[in-house]
Amino acid sequence: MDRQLRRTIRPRRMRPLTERAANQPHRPDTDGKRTDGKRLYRAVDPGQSLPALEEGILQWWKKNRIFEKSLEWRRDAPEWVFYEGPPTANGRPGAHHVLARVFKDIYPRFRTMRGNYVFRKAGWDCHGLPVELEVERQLGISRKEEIEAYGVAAFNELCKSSVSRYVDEWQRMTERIGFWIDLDQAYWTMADSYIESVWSILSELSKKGLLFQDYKVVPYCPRCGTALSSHELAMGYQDVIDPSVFVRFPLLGATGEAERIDGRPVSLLVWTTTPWTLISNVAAAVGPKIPYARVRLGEEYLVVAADLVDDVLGPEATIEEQFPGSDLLDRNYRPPYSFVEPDKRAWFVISGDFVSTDEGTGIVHIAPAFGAEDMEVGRANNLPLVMPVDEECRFTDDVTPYRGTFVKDADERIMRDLDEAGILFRRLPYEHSYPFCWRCHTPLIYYAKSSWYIQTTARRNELLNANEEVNWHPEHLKHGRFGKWLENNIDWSLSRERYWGTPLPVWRCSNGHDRCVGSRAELAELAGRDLSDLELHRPYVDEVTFACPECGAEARRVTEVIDAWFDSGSMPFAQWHYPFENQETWKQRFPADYICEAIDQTRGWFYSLLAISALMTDGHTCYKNVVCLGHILDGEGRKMSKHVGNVVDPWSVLNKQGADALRWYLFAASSPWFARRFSPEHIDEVIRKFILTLWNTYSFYTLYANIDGFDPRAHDLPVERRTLMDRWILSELHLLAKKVTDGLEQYDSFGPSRALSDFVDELSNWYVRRSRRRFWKSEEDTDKVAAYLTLYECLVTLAKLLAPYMPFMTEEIYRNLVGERYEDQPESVHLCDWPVANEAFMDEDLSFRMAAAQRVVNMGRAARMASQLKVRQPLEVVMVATDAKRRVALESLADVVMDELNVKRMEFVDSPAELVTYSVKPNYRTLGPRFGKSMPHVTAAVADIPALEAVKRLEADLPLTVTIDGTLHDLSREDLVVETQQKQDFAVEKEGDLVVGLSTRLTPALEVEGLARELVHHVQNTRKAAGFQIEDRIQLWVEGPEQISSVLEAHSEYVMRETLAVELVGPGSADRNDGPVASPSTHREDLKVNGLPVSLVLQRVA
RNA sequence: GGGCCUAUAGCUCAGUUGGUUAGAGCGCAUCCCUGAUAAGGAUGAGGUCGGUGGUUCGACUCCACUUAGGCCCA
Repeated sequence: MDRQLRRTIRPRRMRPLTERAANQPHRPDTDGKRTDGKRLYRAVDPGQSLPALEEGILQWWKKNRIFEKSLEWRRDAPEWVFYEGPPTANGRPGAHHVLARVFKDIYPRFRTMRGNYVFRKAGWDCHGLPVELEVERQLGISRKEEIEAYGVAAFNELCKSSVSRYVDEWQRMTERIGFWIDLDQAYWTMADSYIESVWSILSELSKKGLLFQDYKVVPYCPRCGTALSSHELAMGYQDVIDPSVFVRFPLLGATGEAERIDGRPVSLLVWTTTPWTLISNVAAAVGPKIPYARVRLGEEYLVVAADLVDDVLGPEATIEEQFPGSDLLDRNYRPPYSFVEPDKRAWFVISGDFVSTDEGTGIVHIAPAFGAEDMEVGRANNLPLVMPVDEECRFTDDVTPYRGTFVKDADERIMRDLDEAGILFRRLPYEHSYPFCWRCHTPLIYYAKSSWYIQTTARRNELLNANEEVNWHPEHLKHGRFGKWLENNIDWSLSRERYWGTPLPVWRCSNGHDRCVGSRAELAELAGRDLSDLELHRPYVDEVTFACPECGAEARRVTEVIDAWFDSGSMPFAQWHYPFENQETWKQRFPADYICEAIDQTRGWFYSLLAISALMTDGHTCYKNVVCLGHILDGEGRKMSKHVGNVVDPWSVLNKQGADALRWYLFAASSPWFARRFSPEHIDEVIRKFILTLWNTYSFYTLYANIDGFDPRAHDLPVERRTLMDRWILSELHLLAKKVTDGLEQYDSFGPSRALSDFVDELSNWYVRRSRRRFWKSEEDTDKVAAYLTLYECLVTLAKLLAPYMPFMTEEIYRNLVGERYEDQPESVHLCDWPVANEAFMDEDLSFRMAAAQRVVNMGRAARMASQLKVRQPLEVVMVATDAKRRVALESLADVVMDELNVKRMEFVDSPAELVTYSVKPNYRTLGPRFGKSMPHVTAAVADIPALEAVKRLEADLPLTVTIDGTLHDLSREDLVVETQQKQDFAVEKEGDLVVGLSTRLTPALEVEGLARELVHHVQNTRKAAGFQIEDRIQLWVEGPEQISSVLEAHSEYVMRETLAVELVGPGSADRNDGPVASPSTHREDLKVNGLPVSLVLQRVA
């Protein structure tokens, strides 16, 4: 080889893959034209950046109004109704918000393709304390007086703009993840029309007698100055350690003097975890049937529940007498405090059903103003309400020593004072979960307040009935968490003493006549003036007054606004401004077929929606199906929250990995109702394992179809005329379509996703890999057409089946393969009818056959592996021992099996024994102790048993009988060790009843053929290294020793065909005048082929 | 204290009405293949299926109890 040539063939390095433009722009509208006029597919870049592709699709959707078209397309189709649960746009959206939003997307997309009209109206939740808090922070204030000083009108204006602050960001996220929802027609719960609908609902409920005002003990946030609803309460429990105290209530005798027995005082022992409420004590409750004991401890008597004597008073206490709680009823005692003079009889023992002996002393301190049960028994026993606490939960001036102190902060001093007064028996720290304000984390105080309620308890059966109409996913919620919640339903605490919310539309006159106003028109009529420009917020509605229709006194609106959950729960009505407008629309779109939120909405939106619709419709649901998602946790399994700072910014994923990957992960990673961990690594995995596999398969098709100028429309090849492999993958495709359809119809995204990823794997790593040669051969025959058509059909159907999951990539695949090519086909995959699974294509027998072939191939590979024989080395025969059914299966796919295993023949044998020999040896561990010195005889006897026969008996679990020293002995399975040896010249794998043996003997002919393959392999690598195109023809020169010459003599045609060589020149040619001419298109490689020195020279043919 | 859910390989998770030898991916180790190649394949190590007891011919699966974690309620 001359030196000049050597210089020219310095191998050109491929550009490292990492240098490929990761953000290469995507140009979906570039069309390729072949010179012969046939239309090409757009070239598919195997290194395509997914986010860039998605951005391109987004623009195309927008430009071509695809979402709008998908709605127009189904305008007259049966409706499938979706309700959007309005997000509170009061903060940045996190990755966990994406979860709910993609689940809100997938089923509407699916239903649209299936043939439904799915109108999707977005919504935003605008009212509520969180918004006020944000504005308070902004203004640097924290008290209601400060808000009033600032001015309610101005304050609410700030609230209004605060709501819209994050809406843009939410909209951007919503669009980017491909959530198709009509953002332009979104409902806003702060809109006057929305508020008016809520008013009309409240007015309806009021007419049904379900709206009432009452004093109730409510969880109250002293900082926010308002009561919390039960669902808000649920959000703020924390485990805390509070002081708990045991306090003496000395019993009084008939004369009012302290009772003494034997000169010793007698006291009730009372336990509480809220020492500050002792100031408001008015009674002590006992269980009338619970046994109590008078116990002597030192120089006093104490009364506690008999069961608790030991726990509370310890072993030194001696029980003096026992009696039922009823004996204590009506006894007077001396209270710990008497700052407030009660207006009714107080400080005596009453009966309480709720008294238990689980903890405490069995005697319960009663302060009606500060406990729900206390309030109840207080009413029942006509107890006074002692309430020495103001709106900020500070003691009033009545309580001289502690006045102005926040009640919980007074605990310590109260306990000290009690101790000094000799009333405190003991104090202990007590760990329990205590509610805190879910927004400001102030400990809540149970506090008697006047508050407005909806009497849901009166309609509990309607709620339960409505729940029966709902399909819950997962199902257990229906009668589990949600059903149980309904059964234990309590009245809906509706009012909030705040500013930014739907004003409670109740006007009250000085004589206490109430009027619940149900519309703007009604209010205008009452007020006798035009109110069409009135904003239905505070302070404007507060300024409207009218003469009470009953008594003529001036009626003013009560000051409260309502729970924001009532707003969002009213959306089935209020989003349409029903009943003032859109009555038909409302009727048509009630109830919803589908809603979806995360589990935290059980007591939130799921409840408020159901409660309002059940009350409004006498017991019917407004949603038929609900998907309830689990929480997203961080990589360590902790809940994502702003406080921990472990919230994943969705944009970090969307910009780097893309929306399809994120969506696929959320749909396919595990059951959506389980909490699951989330980290970017998980997304990378689905990209590698699933998304890129699909992309590569698609890229493979376009690459070869473009080389061949293949047009699926130019061919019509019925399935019966295609190969077994084609019929198999088509069968799998239709089975897949059925599985996906059935799954999505049942709101299961997860099951179908597994089937989809299994299919993509089979398509890529079996069908395409097995069929590669068919695409790549030069003649265009039926076989090749069948392969193209089959792969094309698989890709197009797959794009449709995956469209609801991964709307972007499927759009790209569909557009390139179909949408951009054929005028008569929909332009977008999302405008395609859902694929119908055709039973005629499904062939379970074919699935069985292919599975059998795949199994034999895997076992054959394992056998090769074990005997260190490369797959490139052809072998003579694969022997298979199996049953008749599998034998037929394998015979029909013999070519596949033989090709995969690179063998010349496949043969079948009747018995595994023809492939393996057995030997049976005694197990010394078990037989040794049994036979002792006779073991050599045992060994001899075992050796005499025909091994095959022994194995058959042992496998049937029958004992072997041997004669040892003249006596018969049974040997069990454990007594013998069975070993198998593969027959000489065979590598054998055994799995159950299937045995596969590969002949391992190499003939000279096989060795030469192996070498030929090896040579081809190296030529291919050289082609690739030289940067030749797949279809480039070459001239090939080979230099090497004798063996190479004989390879080229025997297999030149094969080598040329495989390497696309138009000319092959063997060893010695380089010195002759037909040797290669140095040029830029010439490449040389010096290497070892099976240890032989070989030089290759390749030259591209123009 | 009550309700619901979860517990399977080092990690993330499957496991259909109880039925041969409990699977996959990632990671690790060894190797193979490669003109679809940021791939692909094979093999191996790694499991008392949280624990105990029960029902059954047979239990990861059903039942009871129990432990741990999560969520919700009080």
